[in-house]
Amino acid sequence: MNEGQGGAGGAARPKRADARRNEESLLDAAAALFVTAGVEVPVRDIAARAGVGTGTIYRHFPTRADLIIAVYRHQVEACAQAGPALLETSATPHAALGRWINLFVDFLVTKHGLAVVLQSGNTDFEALHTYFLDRLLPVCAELLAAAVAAGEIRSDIDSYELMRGVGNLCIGGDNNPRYDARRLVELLIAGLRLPR
Amino acid sequence: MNEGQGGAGGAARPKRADARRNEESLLDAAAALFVTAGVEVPVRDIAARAGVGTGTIYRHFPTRADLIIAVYRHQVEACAQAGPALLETSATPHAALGRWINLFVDFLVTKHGLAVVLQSGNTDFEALHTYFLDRLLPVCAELLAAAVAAGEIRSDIDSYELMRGVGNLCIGGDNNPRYDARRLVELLIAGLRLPR
DNA sequence: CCAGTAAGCGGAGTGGCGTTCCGCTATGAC
DNA sequence: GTCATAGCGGAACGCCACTCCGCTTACTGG
Repeated sequence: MNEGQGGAGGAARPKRADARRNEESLLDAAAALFVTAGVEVPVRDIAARAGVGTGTIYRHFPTRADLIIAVYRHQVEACAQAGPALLETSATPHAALGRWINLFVDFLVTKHGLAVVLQSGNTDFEALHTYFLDRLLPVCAELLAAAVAAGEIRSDIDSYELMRGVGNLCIGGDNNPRYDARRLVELLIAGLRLPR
Repeated sequence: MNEGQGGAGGAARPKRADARRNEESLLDAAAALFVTAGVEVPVRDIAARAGVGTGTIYRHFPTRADLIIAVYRHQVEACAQAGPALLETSATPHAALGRWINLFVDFLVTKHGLAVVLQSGNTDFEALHTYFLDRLLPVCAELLAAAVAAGEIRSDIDSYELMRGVGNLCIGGDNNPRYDARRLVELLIAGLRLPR
């Protein structure tokens, strides 16, 4: 991880100091604006707040997806790592699944507009979609498999489908007192339980 | 229904023949393009296919929401009217609810991009959102209430929340063999059932 | 400390899209 | 046939993402 100088082949030079500084500024600016104006805030605004030109933002983050990934990487990573831990510390696999999904939902609903952009099938954000899937799908699959193995839930549900469904339910949850994504996700997870 | 000449007050003149013709063409063009290119197809394209200028489209349908509503009004109406009928012909209220939700889901998933636009909290589409809610929420509420009264489902779920949840689950269901909105909605509805 | 070099910068420019506006045209009344 | 006007079309404008290239600035070797 953290190539820094480009590990493969060993050739590449370290990045120039101003370049590193700008990248940092851009991440800070983006993080701040994502909170107040949502992840679809105009590129110009991000560049302006970071005190750089619009060209610079594209050099560091070719697509908006790249920028979003960079901003949220730590949190996604943390969520992914929480999976196995929850499986060990929870009473049952189904409980662990529920708690892990809650983490994911908490993350999504607090990121203004992220859920929309993550799910729309929008090709511009394919990289974002892929990143989330690569990182979180295996974790979800593991929890799901454990719950199935324990005989707690039905076995005909796919982890991809579940993640997409949960993501979708998180859309539009901010600033709407009448819509509580958490409650609906709970319902969905409850629906997984084997009928008896 | 069908004002035609503007019933209230009785004053207004009938619309000119070319205006009626253009409105018709626009509806046809929009309906066709919505299928192939989604409901967010560029306004210019719709105008072009209808053989009119872009100004004309705005005169007949001031916002995109108005156009979408006009295109799908019949189908939404039919869905709304199916509610009470299902309640009578189904074995239980919960079954009726499930079948009605299925109708709604079938409608949404076959309309490329409609679910996205319906839910995003996007202010441009407020009229669309409102229309769907006005028309379908009472129906949903009735079915929900009947199922609660019959003691089949939990009573802490709001019809608004349910409709939004179902709508959200329908996002991105087209052209994706790995994501079946119907199955997830089924799960959600199953989650409504009282545990026992 | 001083060139020389190229990595990196910025913002003007391009193109797509929604939306408005207004001079012109076709319609329907008389 | 004439006229008032509802209605038309598309040029024009503003907003935004994204590209491109002349200029600036950080690092390198002497």
